[in-house]
Amino acid sequence: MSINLDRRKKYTRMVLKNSFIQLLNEKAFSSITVKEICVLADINRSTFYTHYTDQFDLLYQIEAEIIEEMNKYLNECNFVEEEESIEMTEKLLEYIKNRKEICQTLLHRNTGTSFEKRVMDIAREFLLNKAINMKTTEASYLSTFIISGALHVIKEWLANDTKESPRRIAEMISQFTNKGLLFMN
Amino acid sequence: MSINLDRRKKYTRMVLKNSFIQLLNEKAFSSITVKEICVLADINRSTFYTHYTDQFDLLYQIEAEIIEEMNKYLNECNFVEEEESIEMTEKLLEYIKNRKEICQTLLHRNTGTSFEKRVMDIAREFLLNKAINMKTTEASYLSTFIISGALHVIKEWLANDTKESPRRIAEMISQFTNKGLLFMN
DNA sequence: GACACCGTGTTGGATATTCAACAAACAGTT
DNA sequence: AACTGTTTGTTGAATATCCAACACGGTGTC
Repeated sequence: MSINLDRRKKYTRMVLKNSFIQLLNEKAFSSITVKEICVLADINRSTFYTHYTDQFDLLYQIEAEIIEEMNKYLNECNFVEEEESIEMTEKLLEYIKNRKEICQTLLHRNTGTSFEKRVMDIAREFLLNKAINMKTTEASYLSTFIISGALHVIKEWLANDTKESPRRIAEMISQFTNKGLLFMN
Repeated sequence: MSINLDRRKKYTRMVLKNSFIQLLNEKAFSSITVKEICVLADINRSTFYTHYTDQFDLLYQIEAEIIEEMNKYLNECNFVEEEESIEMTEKLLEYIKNRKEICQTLLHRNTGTSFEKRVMDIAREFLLNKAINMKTTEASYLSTFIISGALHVIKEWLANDTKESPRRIAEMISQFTNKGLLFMN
């Protein structure tokens, strides 16, 4: 998205995205029509097609934007040491909290969305990259185990309206990671 | 405002009006520039001039719309008897409550705004027309006394975020009108 | 199968808005 | 008075969006 985008285009995309997200909160993706997106957004349907191919395209672009933003946000940190893992987790959670509505919507969808996978990839890259040697099969499964667990913790956190602080959740995830059930003792 | 107004025009006018009202809440009318209205509204300045002549025109149109809506709202009631005064007052207060933000802004301005006078005219017409014989000088002063008092009650009510119900305020105004200080006994 | 309705993808012309630029007026500073 | 910065009112060309319409496909009803 160019920095010099005409403000009309910006507005149009914004309202189409927001309307689509609102509808996603109310009904299944497969039952959402281009027409109702445009009615809700108060945008002419032909204009929709100058920006997006269809609902899949719209969804994909929304997801891509969030992923790009997330990456950017996380790349703004210059962490150096291994104990930075908890800080990175916190940072990721801050981002998610800031965009909690769209993140909840996208992570909550009941299809095998690529968004969930993309978030897991980011988490894997930023949170575990320096903590686990990825060269063994076990390590690969372990990282999947950990990231999947973390993701579902995040989903629950979102469902609880991000009541706990990002730091608190980051600490919990870190301890679950390091101690597993030993954490309960 | 035609029923078939192009949606782009509708949007443009809406954001210009809302931005102007927001600025009115923050600073004096005389210090508000066309430029900052447009910046806040994210609308090109030349577009402002296709809709409005200047800030005065914008203000005037906003006021005219509110007055027209108010009249319409009040004309939807078919009251028949003299005791309907209290119902009309309530109705007017309902309208004001529904549009409390803009009403408070416009009534709160520290210039001799025509809006205040126009609201007083409406109040005079709907609330007192059947209750006071307007043919004497004293009656004219009396109605001015009553309407002015009522209007300042309304302003105070708005400043208290319309905490009391329109009915409660309507009853109070009615009793102040009918009994003056006897109400305190 | 015929019909009605709905959403879709597309088209062409009209319209509203954008943008950059200009000249002028205004206000503040030296 | 000269200079600087800001806002204003305006202009013309480009652009984005609007609107109505069309043909088509899909669905449901009789």
